[in-house]
Amino acid sequence: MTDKPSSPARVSLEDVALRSGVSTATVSRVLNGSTTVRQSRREAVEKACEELGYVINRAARTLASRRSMTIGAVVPTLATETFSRPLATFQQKIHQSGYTLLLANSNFDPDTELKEVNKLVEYGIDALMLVGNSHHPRLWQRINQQALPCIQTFTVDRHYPSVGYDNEQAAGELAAHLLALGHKVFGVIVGTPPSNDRVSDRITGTRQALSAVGLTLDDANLFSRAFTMNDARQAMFQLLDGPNPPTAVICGNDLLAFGAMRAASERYLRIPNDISITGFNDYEYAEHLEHPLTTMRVELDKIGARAAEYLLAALNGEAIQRQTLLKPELIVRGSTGSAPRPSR
Amino acid sequence: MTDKPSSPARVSLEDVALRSGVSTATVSRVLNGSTTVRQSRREAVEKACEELGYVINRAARTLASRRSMTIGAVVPTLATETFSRPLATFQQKIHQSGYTLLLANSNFDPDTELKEVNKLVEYGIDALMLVGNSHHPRLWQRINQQALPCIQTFTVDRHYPSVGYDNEQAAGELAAHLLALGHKVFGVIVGTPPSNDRVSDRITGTRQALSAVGLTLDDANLFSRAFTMNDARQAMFQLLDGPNPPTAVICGNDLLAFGAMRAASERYLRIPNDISITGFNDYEYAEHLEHPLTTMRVELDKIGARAAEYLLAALNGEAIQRQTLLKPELIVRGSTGSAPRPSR
DNA sequence: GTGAAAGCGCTAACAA
DNA sequence: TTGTTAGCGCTTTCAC
Repeated sequence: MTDKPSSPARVSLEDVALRSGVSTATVSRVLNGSTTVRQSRREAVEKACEELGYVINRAARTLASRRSMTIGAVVPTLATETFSRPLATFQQKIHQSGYTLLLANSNFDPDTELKEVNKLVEYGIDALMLVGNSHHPRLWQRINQQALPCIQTFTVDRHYPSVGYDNEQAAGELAAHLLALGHKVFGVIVGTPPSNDRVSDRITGTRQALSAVGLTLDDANLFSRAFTMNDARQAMFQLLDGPNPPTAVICGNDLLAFGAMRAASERYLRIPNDISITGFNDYEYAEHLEHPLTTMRVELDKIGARAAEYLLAALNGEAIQRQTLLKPELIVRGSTGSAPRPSR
Repeated sequence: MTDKPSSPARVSLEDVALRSGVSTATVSRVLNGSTTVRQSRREAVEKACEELGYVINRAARTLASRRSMTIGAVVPTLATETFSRPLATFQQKIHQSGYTLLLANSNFDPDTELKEVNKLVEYGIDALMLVGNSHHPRLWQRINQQALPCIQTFTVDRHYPSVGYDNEQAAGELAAHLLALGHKVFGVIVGTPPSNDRVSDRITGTRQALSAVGLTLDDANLFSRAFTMNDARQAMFQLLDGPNPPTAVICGNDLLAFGAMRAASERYLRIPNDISITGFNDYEYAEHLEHPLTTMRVELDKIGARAAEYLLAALNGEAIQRQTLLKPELIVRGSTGSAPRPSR
């Protein structure tokens, strides 16, 4: 309809130069903290910036300098501590080195992940953080084409830089704990498609531990689309109503375990007398639940810190170890106990 | 040390033009979905893009078009559903209109908030979402200087666009519920400095409800720096050990209420017989806690949706209502009950 | 130390 | 329908 109410033409670097009586080159030098500018001029420039309310235009800077000073990260979701916590650390670390975080979600979908990475590349990110090692086939192609420093988190990968732990081994430890308690029938509730590398590794680890003692995991006892607490609760009901109700249920994270425990309680099952349930990650509330949760403690902050460390080193051309292996710790609490007598 | 291993000069729009035998203008038209390009040329351009692995340079586009197609948001933290949930909706909505979210955290600090907003402006955001209405004095100055469409969330504000609810009234309702149950001594555990507008409104609301019946809130019973579950737990211990132990404790959100309940249980207090505890927001797990939580349900998704709606309309120059008032709903569950007899 | 000037890769008149 | 061309606001040689 009408014209914008005289939006006062945005202040540019040239305006600052004019006002402070120096060249644009000198203003640029001051802005970038060059030490070769005479004190008096520096102050004049700073004064002019202040008076004019100057805000640098990063698009122009990025275009001219061919560095954006941003780092991209694509995580499945922020709706869980699993990713929000390491990301907070990551963000803080890169911030200290003057970088800004550009964040995107994949929703556990490789196609979406690829799209988001492409977008981040469009924005000119200088480096990239990913989760897991199972991506769209064209993802690494793009990253390599752009010669983009990149690290994968929550995984170990022989080919590409990574920081994480061995999901297979972690799952094995958890299964071993339950097997030692005499459990024979297992259930699994996880929150990502089995195509997901971390989850499939965990399932493999569980299966291996079982088969080592002559047991198997019934496919009917494997639920893999539970994201919320309530999803897990419903999955648990299905397990309990299924053909082969388990006495031990392994959940993908502590929130899912919380939901599973609720379902068990609603069915008047006693924890851990009638049923044992395990989580993963050791969220803050895990020890405070009605039935304190047996879980694997993962150093979430360290994942974020190490990822940042690696990328910053890579950006500076410093040599740094490409793979970092963390070791989760089994925390045994009240949600697991001896298998019930095979009464009925 | 050594040169970068021949990073293959980034493919530019000009490369695409050369390869497909058209001008850069035509390539740009194709990229921007102009309908005035002959089909054959369009296809040639698309083919060339594909073959060359072309990725647009958004810095250049932003500089030339003077629109970044990004929208900024500054929230206190992502570590709580309170902000991560509306943000997810917000993100989704603006995405549908072709905008990208640029996200920043303020950590509840106005200075940090101002810094982050400045940075977002540097990135050339086309619009901005904020939380609350108590900001650094220079914040609105900057926003207005840039003529930036902006909306405040979780608050109602007569002067600026906003979407939220009346914190004072919500707190009043909660207090009224507890007063009706006969409680006389109150405690408050919140997670933001009292300088915070939402929190101070809530405290005001609580105090008003109390004074209306001749009661007061003991300053010693007000804790305002509890962010994590454990913080709330410690705060609760202090309340219980303090000079004026409350029979009703009002918590800033459901997580804090969870922590407070734990502390009460650890002191062998029965909920709600010995002590009543309330939350805020009605997180998914609130009804599933050992003591199902009495809380205020807030339409978190709607906050994000409406914020997006407003900004998109503003960007299109459409007229749209500037203020939106939501109405939280009191959800009464098992964590609150009649005040204990004044026995001891 | 400082300035002049040539781009960075794209969009948007304007002309054809 | 398409091409030419002049910037967008900054950084960065290269002289001085």
